[in-house]
This record gives sequence, structure tokens and C-alpha cells, in this order.
Amino acid sequence: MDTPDRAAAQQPPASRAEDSPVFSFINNLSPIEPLKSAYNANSLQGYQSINITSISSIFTSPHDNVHKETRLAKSSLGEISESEASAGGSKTNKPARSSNAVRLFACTSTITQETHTVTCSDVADPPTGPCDLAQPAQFDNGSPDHNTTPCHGVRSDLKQDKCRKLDAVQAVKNTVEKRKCLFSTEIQLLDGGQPVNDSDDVLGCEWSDLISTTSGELLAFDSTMDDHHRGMHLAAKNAESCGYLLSKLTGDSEISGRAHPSASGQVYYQELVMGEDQTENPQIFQVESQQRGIRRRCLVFEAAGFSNTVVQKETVESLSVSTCKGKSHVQTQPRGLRGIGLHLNALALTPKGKMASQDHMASGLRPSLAEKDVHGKFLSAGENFPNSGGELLEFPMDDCSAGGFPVNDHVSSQSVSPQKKRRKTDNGDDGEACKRCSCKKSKCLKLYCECFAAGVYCSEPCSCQGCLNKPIHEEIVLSTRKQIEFRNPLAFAPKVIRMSDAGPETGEDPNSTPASARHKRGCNCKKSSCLKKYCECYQGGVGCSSNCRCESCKNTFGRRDADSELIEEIKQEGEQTENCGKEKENDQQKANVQNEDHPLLDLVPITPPFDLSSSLLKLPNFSSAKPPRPSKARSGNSRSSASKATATLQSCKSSKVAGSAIDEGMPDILKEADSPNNCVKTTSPNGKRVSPPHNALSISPNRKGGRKLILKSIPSFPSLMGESNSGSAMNDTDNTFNVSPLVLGPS
DNA sequence: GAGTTTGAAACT
DNA sequence: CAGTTTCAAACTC
Repeated sequence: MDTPDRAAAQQPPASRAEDSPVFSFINNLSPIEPLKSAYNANSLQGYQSINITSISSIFTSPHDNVHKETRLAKSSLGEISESEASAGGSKTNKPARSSNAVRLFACTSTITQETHTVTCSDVADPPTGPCDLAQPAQFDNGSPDHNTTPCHGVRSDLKQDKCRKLDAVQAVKNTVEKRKCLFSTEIQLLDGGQPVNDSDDVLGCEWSDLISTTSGELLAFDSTMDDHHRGMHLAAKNAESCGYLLSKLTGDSEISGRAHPSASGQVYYQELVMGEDQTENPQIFQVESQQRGIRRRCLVFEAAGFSNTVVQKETVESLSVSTCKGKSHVQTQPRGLRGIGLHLNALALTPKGKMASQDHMASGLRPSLAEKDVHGKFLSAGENFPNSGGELLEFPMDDCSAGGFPVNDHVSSQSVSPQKKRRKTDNGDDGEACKRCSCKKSKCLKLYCECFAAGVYCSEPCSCQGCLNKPIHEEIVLSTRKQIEFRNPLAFAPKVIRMSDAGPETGEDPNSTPASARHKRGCNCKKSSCLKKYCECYQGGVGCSSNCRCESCKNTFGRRDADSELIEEIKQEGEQTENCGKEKENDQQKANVQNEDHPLLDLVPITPPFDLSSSLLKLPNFSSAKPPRPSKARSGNSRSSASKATATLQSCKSSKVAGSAIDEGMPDILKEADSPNNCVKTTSPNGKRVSPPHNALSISPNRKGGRKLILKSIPSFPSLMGESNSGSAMNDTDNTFNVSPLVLGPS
């Protein structure tokens, strides 16, 4: 178990990898160089305003993250494998994990470490006990995906302050370390060639990602050779394990799968992680702090990260995989977990558009390596879903958001290839996808700002003035967010979740029915008749619900008026499944008719708030934050429907969704708050789609139509509130799911 | 591209 | 909690 860890820890940071033939070899290899340069340039541009050091730090972080993940994954795997061997094959062997985790940390620390002071040994020694889960989580943070799961994000934030000082130094060192990482990855590649071969898909993705990133890093950071050597050393060792791991990962996926099939499981893990994280070793925190760069990106990748964390938590193996979020994830991740985490705030942006189908991403193979990386990450998120292929959770992240996030993330933006953007546009409506905010007075620190609302930093595409929503002003951003969250816990909640067909273009699928926290509140349209983008419901592609206070609603995605009918339908479904009331067959029929009226509706389950997907989303949001308005909305016109819904809820729950999976696994949040809504929505006003159980399933890999569960938006920021709540984490699904795109800084 | 409209967010 | 103001997106020209 410990051997790997020890090796990492023991290895003198200064060990000379440079001398090693491998090192030289790697240096020579740089097929990917061009990409790097591109990245660099992009990143720089993105951060024009930022000083060089910051930029570098930022820039590095993302890459680092990527590397980390890859490394970690591999190394962790390798370790795991080793540990397993030593342990006698008990995969779950905690000690093993801890060791693995430790090792991973060591790697990460070396890679990302802002300062050499953070020694691998430090990391290496962290107490294994509770850390098992926590560690993985940490890695997740670091992971490119970034999910800055709320938990992580928070921590990291806290630590960030410390780290910031080091940032400048990091920038310089990052390059070195990155290089190390690269080396490690490459080495791994060399060593682990077999593994890669073993699972082309999964590994391939990882590799591609790794390569791209590594290559880029290598090119960019060659100068830092000295440090590299150290890194090399570690890397080399890691590589061995990694390669091993890679080979194993494919196999391990099964294990991961075992862990927590259900979404609830995911949540559970997160919570565990959260808790653990809190208790985690300071060392770990250091690592996290080091990774803060990653946090920034969180928005984009949070989802993925989330999934990653979960996965890791669930199974060590998954951890290793996390890096390769894309494919590897899918394979490795426990099914239950998939999807949930993903959503990003970035999604919030999506509303506008369009949910870019991320299938592409999932498919993962994009011409540009960079894209692959990014996509892979995204994909991973999406892939979380059980059926990577068939049903993916798509995160509607806008390219912009996702990619866009970018600037901060550098990686994202950089990595985001034109194709992505194109994709956005394709999916989306228009080029808008890329469009960003154009705030003038809000300084991009209010929800008016799409970027801010989405939990992403403003980037190049933005035309904002006096923007403070930048990594440089992270503290301000965080504090502002806190304030907003305090005011409205759901402020950053995901707007919509969507279930869509497996079809690659899900984004556009009329079928998909998003639900969003905001929609929970409902719109308040008066003149737009809910037929224009002014209407959030319409914008999100969801029907208005009982929560809406709109006037003369003509929402083509469904009306609240129809809610009652829909509800009834749901009831009927419930009956079908179980014994839900027969009460309103007629109503149901009516509902169906209405649905038919809207072509889109047919497929779409419509209502927002409460689809399975919504349940997923809810997880995060609901628990902690209750929508401020909901009461209002309910009280409003729709109330009747609402009451119905509630009434039906029980039946629905029991019968349908209740679904074993959800109820069981689902955190209370899912079950509770929206359950009624969920039922309703699942049924969808349209009437066509209905069975809630499916929804529940939707989360699960097997959704009926092979629909993808797409999270359009996820609460990017872990609600600060949530954090506090996290203590009661189990209950608060919100926390678990919320991944703060932006890392919450030290609160 | 400029101006108007709209509704959410923020403020009182 | 309600009403008003501010704001930026959406929309129109």
C-alpha cells in the first residue's frame, strides 16, 4: 500500500529526472507543442487585465489540474492496484485508498505546488483515516473538471489566501511543476502504453487529454527543467503506477460502478467528502490551496469535478480515472453518480441557449487536443450518466460558459476550440452562445451579469465595463456571491435541468425538459406572454409552472394552467405504476391533448421544476436553499395546481419515482421539497412523457428513451449557506451538488 | 448599431 | 412584504 506513497513522499523533490533518459525523451517528444502555445496565448489574452504573475498562475493551474488529474488518476490507480495487491485485493481497502490518495496528493502537490515548501512528504503523510474520501475529493478539485465542489471550493478558498501569496512564485514554479506533471504523464504513457491499449476509449480519451495538456505544458515550460527533474522523478514512479492504473482503470470501472449506483450514493459521497474534507489534514488543504487556480475554473468543470469527486469517493479507482473525465469517467464512474455533479453554473448561461449538446464532447474526439481536454472534462460530467453513450447527462453548459469560463480557466477558454464555440452556436441559437455579458454598472458582480450569475469569471467575449468578476478580484467576487446567496440562496441555483434524448443534439431537442431552480420560483412575465426570452421559463425551454406568476401565459413549453391537468396526469401515471388515483383520466387526456398541441411538448416533459432532472438539480439547491419565492408562486394563481401537485406528490412518490432509486438514494432534498413538483414535471404537462420513475431512472443510466439528463445550469457556487449547512450535509443535498464554479474564497 | 422594451434583481 | 428603482438582456428598428 504504502510503497507508492512512500516513494512519492520519499523521493527527494530534487531527484534528477532530468538525467533520466525518459526525461530527455519526453522533452524531445512534443508533438503537441503548438497547442500549448495556443493555450498560452489565449490564456494571456483572457487575462489581459491580470498581471502576469496572476496570469501565469491561473494558466498553470488549469494545466496543472489536468495533469494532476491524469497523474492522479493514473498514479492513484497504480497505487490502488498496488495497495490492492498488498491488501489482498480488497479494493475498498481504506488504508489502501488513503495511501493512494496520499500519493495522489503528493503528486499533485509537486505538480501544482505553488511553493516547493509544500513538500510531497507533507502531502504524503497525511493521515489516512478519514481522508480516504476526502482526498479524492480534493483531487477532484484539482481536477481539470474542477468541479469545485462546494466543499472543495470552500476549503480551497480558505486556503487560497495563503496560496495567493505564493501565486507569483507559483507562476514560475508552476511551469516547472507542470513540466513535471507532463513528464509524469508522458512517462506514464510510455510505461503505461499497454493500459492505454487496453481500453482505447477510456484510456484513449485520457491519454489524449493528457497528451495535449502535457505536450502543451512541456513546450511552454521547458525552461523549468530543474524543477522538472524532481517532478520527473516522482512522475516516473507515478508513471509506473499510473500505467498500471490505466490498465486497471478499465477494469476498475466495475468497481466504481458498484459503489453507488444511485444518485443518492453520489450525494452521500459528496457529503462524506465534504465532511472529511473539513476534517482533512491540513496538508491536504495545502494541496487544495495550491490548486486554487483550478477553482476558478470550477464553473466550467464543476460538474465533472463533482462527478469525479463522487467517483473517487466511491471508489479509489474512480479517482484515478477522474482526470480523464471524459471517457474514463463514464466508464469508471459509478453510474449513480454520473450526472449529478455536473451541472455547472455555467449552465446558467446556457439558458440562453442553448444547451450545447455535449455529446460531441462526450464523443470526445475533437480535432484539437485542447478541445478534447475540455470536452473530455465536460464529457465526463455528462458521462456521469450511466449510459455515456445512450443517456448522458448533458450539461448544457454553454460553450461560452464552459469554454468561456475560460479565461479564468484559461484552459477552458483556451482549450475551447472554435469548434466548441461553433457547437454552441450550432446548438444554441446563435452565436450568442459565446456572447457574454456586457455589464456596465453592475461591475459584473450582480446577478444581472450572466457571467456572474453563472458562476464564471468574465472573459474576453465579455464586453463589460469596470468588471470585477475576474480572478484577480476573486475575493470580491466571492464575498459578493456570499451576499447574494445570503439574500437568496437560490440565486445561483441551476436554472434548468434537462432530460433529452440521447441524440447528440439534445441541446436543441424540444424534447428535453429542463427544470430549474429559478423556474421553481417561476417567471413573472406580463407582456411577453412567456413567449420570449424575457421569460426565464421560455428561455430555459420549460413550461411555466404553478410557481409562475405570469400573466397571459402562452408558454409553448407548457403552461401552468395546464399544471393541474398535468398533475393529474402524473397521478394517473402514478396509478398506473401503483395505485395513484384514477381520478382524472379525463384531465389526463386533456393534458395529453394540450401536449400534442405543442410538438415540442411531446417529447418534453416540460415542467420545469420537477423532473427527474429537476430532482437532480434540486439535490443541490433544494436542500439548503429554498427558493425564496416558491411560496409566492404557489400562493399565486397556480396554487390550486400546486396543491394538487402536492397531493399527488405522495402518490407519485410512492408509486413512481419513488422510485426506488431516487427515494432510496436521494437525499432528503430530492425527496422532499420538490417531490411534488417532480412528480408533476415528470409527468410533464405535455403529458406525453411522464412517468416519474423514469425520471428517477433518468438519473440512472437507463432512461427510457435513452434520454440524456442534461443539466443546463447548475448552481455553480456552492452556496455559502450550504457550506455551513454542509455540516448536516447528508440532508443538504444542495451542498453536495452545488459545485461552486467559482471557488468560494475564504468566507 | 442605437434605441426601446422587458422582466429580473436590487433596493427602500 | 410590497413597491420602486436599477440593470442588462432581449428585442426592434
